[in-house]
Amino acid sequence: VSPVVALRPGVLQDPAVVTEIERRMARAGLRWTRARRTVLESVAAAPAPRSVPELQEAIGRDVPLSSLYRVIGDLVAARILIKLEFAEGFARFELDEELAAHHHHLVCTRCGAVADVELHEFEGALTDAARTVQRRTGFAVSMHRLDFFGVCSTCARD
Amino acid sequence: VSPVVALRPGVLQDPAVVTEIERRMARAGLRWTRARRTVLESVAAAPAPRSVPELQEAIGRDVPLSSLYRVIGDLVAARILIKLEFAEGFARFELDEELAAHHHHLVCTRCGAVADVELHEFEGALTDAARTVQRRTGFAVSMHRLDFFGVCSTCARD
DNA sequence: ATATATGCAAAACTTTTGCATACAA
DNA sequence: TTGTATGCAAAAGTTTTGCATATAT
Repeated sequence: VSPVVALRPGVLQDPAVVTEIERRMARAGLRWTRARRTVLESVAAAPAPRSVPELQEAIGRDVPLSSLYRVIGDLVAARILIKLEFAEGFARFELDEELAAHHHHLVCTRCGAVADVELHEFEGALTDAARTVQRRTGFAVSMHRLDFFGVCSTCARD
Repeated sequence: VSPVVALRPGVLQDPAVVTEIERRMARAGLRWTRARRTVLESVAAAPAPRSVPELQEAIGRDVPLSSLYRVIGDLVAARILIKLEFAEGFARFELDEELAAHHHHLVCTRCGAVADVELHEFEGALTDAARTVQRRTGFAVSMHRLDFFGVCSTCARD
């Protein structure tokens, strides 16, 4: 899929975001290392959730696989990254929504690519839905995820 | 999570559903075997998506692991089951939405349980959102998924 | 100086596959 | 009867972990 909507291209240039990341690192007792900075920059630069092999490819052998997994795990635990799965058999990772922007995913069932979209005009309805769930079932909703599946424009052309 | 909403408890008792399943089996060139019937009944009886270990547990050693995976794979390919992942590191499976009913998921971040909910009153908004995506990005949406994350009522009690 | 992070190698877990046999149509 | 499905064993892919060394604070 072509990156339909690139979300906050330079989040890591935004001092407020960097400050909040540092706050979360500190709260989790994590040190600010080269490997963590590299991984974070790589995830933040991507227009859509990244898989471990994709990050490995982007980063190079600087960060070996096991360290990559460990770094990612730490960043997820610190609530800086979020782990996603799209029934591909492996996980993808993106910046936590409070650090980036709330958005949804377009998953192409033909080529497997994942892109991001923002749908501001529907967030109200989604919030209402969450409240309804909570009232009706007692389940305390803290966040939601809306993904669309279909065929991306690139695949449709062929 | 307590099964918040049990969807069509006896789908496999509904002759129309059974007929449609048989149609899809035939279309995919699949034979009606004991293993497939067993797996299908087990998935259909569950109030929420099931993992392979859960199915193994429910079914017993009648169907060995490799066959279980193969049966599930065949049923997914025949569009009778759908494969889902909730960032748990493994897949879950449920009846295809055309065979059951369109619904959404409640994922407890405390205990990991998954429950189903129907939200009829919001389907219109979701359909509108899908149309908006399509118009704005060229991505041809064929289905959507809405999951809620939070704490189930059981976990909240403790 | 000291506790945390990394790198390497080995392992764990989920899922897939090759091949001989059993079974559905 | 004939091709498909199953069972077993082995393998592949993804992710985790033990332990010695390197590094951030």
